[in-house]
Amino acid sequence: MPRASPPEVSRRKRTPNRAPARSEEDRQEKFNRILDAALDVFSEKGFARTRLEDVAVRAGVAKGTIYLYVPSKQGLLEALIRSGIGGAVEELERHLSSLDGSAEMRLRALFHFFRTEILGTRRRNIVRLLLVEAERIPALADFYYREVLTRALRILRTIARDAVARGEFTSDELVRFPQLIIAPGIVALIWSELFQRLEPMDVEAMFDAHLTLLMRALKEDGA
Amino acid sequence: MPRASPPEVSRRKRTPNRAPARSEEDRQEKFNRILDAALDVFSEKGFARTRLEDVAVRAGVAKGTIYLYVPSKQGLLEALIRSGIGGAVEELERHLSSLDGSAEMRLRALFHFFRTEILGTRRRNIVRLLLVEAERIPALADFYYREVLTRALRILRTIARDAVARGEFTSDELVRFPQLIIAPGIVALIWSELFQRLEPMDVEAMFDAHLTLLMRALKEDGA
Amino acid sequence: MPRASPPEVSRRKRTPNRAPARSEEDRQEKFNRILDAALDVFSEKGFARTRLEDVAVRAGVAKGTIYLYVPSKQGLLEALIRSGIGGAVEELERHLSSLDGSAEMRLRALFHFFRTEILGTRRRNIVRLLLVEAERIPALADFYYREVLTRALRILRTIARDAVARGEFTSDELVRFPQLIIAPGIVALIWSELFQRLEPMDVEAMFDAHLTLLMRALKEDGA
Amino acid sequence: MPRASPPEVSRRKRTPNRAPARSEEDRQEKFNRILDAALDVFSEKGFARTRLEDVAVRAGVAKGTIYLYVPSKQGLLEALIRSGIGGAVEELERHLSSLDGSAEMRLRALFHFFRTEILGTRRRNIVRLLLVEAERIPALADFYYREVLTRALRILRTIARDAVARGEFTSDELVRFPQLIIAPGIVALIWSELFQRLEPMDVEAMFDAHLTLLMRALKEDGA
DNA sequence: GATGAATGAGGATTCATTCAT
DNA sequence: CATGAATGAATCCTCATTCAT
Repeated sequence: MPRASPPEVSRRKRTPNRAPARSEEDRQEKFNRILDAALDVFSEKGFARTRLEDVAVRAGVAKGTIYLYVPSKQGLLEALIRSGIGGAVEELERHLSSLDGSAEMRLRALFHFFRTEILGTRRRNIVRLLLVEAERIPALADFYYREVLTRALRILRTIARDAVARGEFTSDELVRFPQLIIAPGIVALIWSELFQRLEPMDVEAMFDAHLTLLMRALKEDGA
Repeated sequence: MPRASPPEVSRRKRTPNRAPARSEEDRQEKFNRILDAALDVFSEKGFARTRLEDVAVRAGVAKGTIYLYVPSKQGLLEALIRSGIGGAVEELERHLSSLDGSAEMRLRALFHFFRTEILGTRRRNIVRLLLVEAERIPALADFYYREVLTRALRILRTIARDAVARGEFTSDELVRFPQLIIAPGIVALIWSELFQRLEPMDVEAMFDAHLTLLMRALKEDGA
Repeated sequence: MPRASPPEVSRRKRTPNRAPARSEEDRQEKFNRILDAALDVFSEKGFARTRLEDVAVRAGVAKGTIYLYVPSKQGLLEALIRSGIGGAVEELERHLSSLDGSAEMRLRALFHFFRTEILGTRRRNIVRLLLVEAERIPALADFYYREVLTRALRILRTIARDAVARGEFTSDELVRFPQLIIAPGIVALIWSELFQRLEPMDVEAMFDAHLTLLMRALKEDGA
Repeated sequence: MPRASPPEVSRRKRTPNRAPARSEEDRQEKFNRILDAALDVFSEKGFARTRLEDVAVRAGVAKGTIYLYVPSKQGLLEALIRSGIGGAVEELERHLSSLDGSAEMRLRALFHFFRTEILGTRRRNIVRLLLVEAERIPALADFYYREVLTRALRILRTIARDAVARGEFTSDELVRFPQLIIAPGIVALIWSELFQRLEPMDVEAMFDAHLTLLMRALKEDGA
C-alpha cells in the first residue's frame, strides 16, 4: 500500500516547542504569567474587547497554551478573579484579627489595608473587572458574593458589633449596614479608574474624613 | 425623561401634502424609541454583547434606520447616556434649589430623589452602563465628569458649605469630600445590580442610617 | 459632548454591497447558487474538509451571506440534501404510477430512471454525501429514512406485490425484501465514486443482467 | 484478526538485562492496542472528527507514542484498514477453497462468512470507514481495489465460472457481474449502520431470499 | 522509547456597517 | 427617508504535530 497520498489533508507546519513545563512549579509559574497578562489586557480593554491572542503574546506563550490552563475566555476571567481576590480577604482577616485595639484603630487599619493592598495594586483592576463583568456572569457574582462580600461584611460587622458591645459605639447603624463603612472605598476605586486623570482625589484624606465623621457620630463624646 | 434630539441628518424637501405637519416630532419620537430600545438592550447585555439588530427590532425600525440618527454603535451609546443623564442633574438642581430648609432636609430630599428618580427608574441602568463603559471610552468619562459629576458635586458641596456657614454643621468634611455624601448611593446602585437577588438590601433604611450618622457627626449636639 | 472618540473600537471597513435580492425569485435563485456550490465542494472534499469560504467563493457570495439562508454548516448540508432528494422520489412516484405495464417493464423503467436521473446527475453526489454523513447526523438519517427510503421501498414493494397478485411473479421474495431490487443500484453508485477510474463498469449491462436474473427467477417459465 | 506490524522506527540498542526478551512482541501488542482504539474512535466519530488524543487515551498510551508507529493521522487510518481487511480476504480465500461443493453451497458459505466475519464484527466498521473515506484518499481506494476488491471479485467470479463450466449454472450473468452476488451484502452493511435503529432488518432472511432467487434463476429447473 | 506540554494554522460564526432598492 | 440583504473583518477555539525532557 502506498504510504500517505501527500497533500489530501493539508500538512500543517509546526514550530518547535518552547521547553514544556514539566514540574508543578513550572506549571504554576507559567499560569501566573498568563494570569498577569490577562489582568493587564482585561483591565485595559475590558473582557469583550480583549483578544486572547493579545493575552498570549503578553504572556509569551502561544494562543493554544492558554487552553491548557483554562477552558475558555470566560474561564480565564474567572480564574483571574478567583486567584486575585481569594487571598485578599484571608489576608485581611488575618491582619485584622491580629489587632485587638479599639474599633477606631481597626477601621484605620482596614482603610490602610484597602489603600495599600487593593487601591495601590493590581487588585484594584481585578475588583473593577469584577464590578464590570459580574452582571453578565452570574457565576462570578455568586463567587464574589460568597467568597468576598459575605466574609468582608462579616469582618466589618464584627468590628461594629464588638464596639457596640463594649460601649465604644453608642448605636448600631454600622452593625445593620456595614456597607456604610466601605462605601467611600468603592467610590475611591471607581474614581481612580475613571476620573483620576481629570481631577485627582486625595484618597487618604477622604478616608480620614470619613473615619472622623464615623467616630464622631458613634463615640460617646464624638472624640 | 427628556430625550436628546437626533442629529439633523438632512433636510427633507417635503411634498407639502404628503406628510402631515408633525414630521419633526415623528423624527424625535422615533429617535426616542430607538434610545429606549438601546437602553433596554445595553442594560441587559452590556455594550459589547448588544447587537444593533436587537435594538432595531425592539424599536420597531430597521437596522439601517439607526444610522440615520447616530453614526455608529458607540455613538448610540453616547447619545443614550447624554439623553438619559443630562436631564437628571437639571431636575435635581431645580428640585433642591426650590427647598430652602436645613441641610438635613435637603439631604433627605436628595436621597429621596436618588431613590425614586434614579434607583427606581431606567436611569439606574444608564448610570450603571456609564460606570461600566466609561473606562474604555474616554469621551464618555469626560462627558460624565463635565456634565454630571462636577455639577452634582457642586450641589452637594453647596449644601455642605451653606450648612457650615450658617452653623448647622460644625466641621467641613463634606465640603472637602462631598463624595462621602453620595457614596452609599453608589453602593446601593451596584448592590442592586449584582447582589439584590442574593441578598436584598433595604436601601431606604441604609440611607436613613447614613444620614443619621452624618447628622450626628456634624450637628452641634449630634441630634 | 465630543463625538465618537475615534479608534477605541476598531473601525471596520466595509465593501460596497452587491445588489441585494429583493424579490422572492432573486432570493431563491441566490440560494440555489449557494446549494449548487455547496454540492460541488461537499462532493469534492466531504463535509468536514469543506470550508464555507470555498462554498461562498464558488457561489459568488460572501461568507456571511450563506448564513442568511442556513443557520450553520450542517444546516447547509441538510438543506442541500433536502432540496436535492425530495423532488426525486416524487418524480419517481409520478413516473412509475404513469406506467401500468408488467412489473418487468416498470422495473426496467425504474432502472432507467436510476441511471439517468440519479447516477447521471448531481443527485448521485447527494446520495453519496448522505450515505457518508448520515451516520454522524441522525437527523439526516431520519429525514432520509422518512422522506426517501420508506417511500422508495413502498414503490418497489407495490410493484412486487402487484406482480404477485396478478400471477406475474411466482413468489414473494421481493415483497419481503424490496432492497434486493435496488441493491445493484447502490453498488453502482459506490463503484462509480470510488473505482470507476480504476475499472470502468458498464452499469447498464449490469442492470440488465440483474433484471434478467430476477425475471427468470420469478416468472413462471423463467422467460 | 491478525494485525499489521508497526513500521520499524528504529532498532533499539537494548541493555540486555534491562528489558526482558519480549520487546518485539510488546511493540506489536502496543501497536495492536492503538489500532483497536483507532478503529473504535474512527468508527464512532468518523475520520475528521476523531482526535488522536482520544485514540491515545483509549489505547492507554500518550499522544506522541502514536507517531512512533505511524507518520500521521491519515497514516493511522491506512494502517488500520490495511491490517483489518487484508486478513479477511485471505481467510475467505482459504475458507472457500477448502469447500468443493456446489456453487450454491459455496455461496451459502460465503454469505455466512460475510454475516459472521464482517457484519458481526468490527470489520464492519472498517469496511464502512473505507467506503466513507476512500473517496478523499485515492491511495486508500487504490489499496482497497487492489488488495480486496479484485481478489474478492475473483473468488466470486471463479465460483460462478466453475458453476457454469460444470453445468450447474445455465447462464453467465454472475461471471460477468460478480458484484450482483455481493450487492445485498453492501446494502445490509449500510442499512445496519444507518437504519437499523429505525427499522431492523433480518439480514439472514434477506440473504436467503437473495440466494433463492439467484439459484432459481441460474439452475436448470430453478430448484 | 515515551511522554504530554506547547505550538499555531485553520475555520465556523458573528455582527457593525453599507448601500441598492 | 427606510429598509434589510450583503459584506468580510474579527476572533474564539480545536487539534495534528513536534520535541524537550
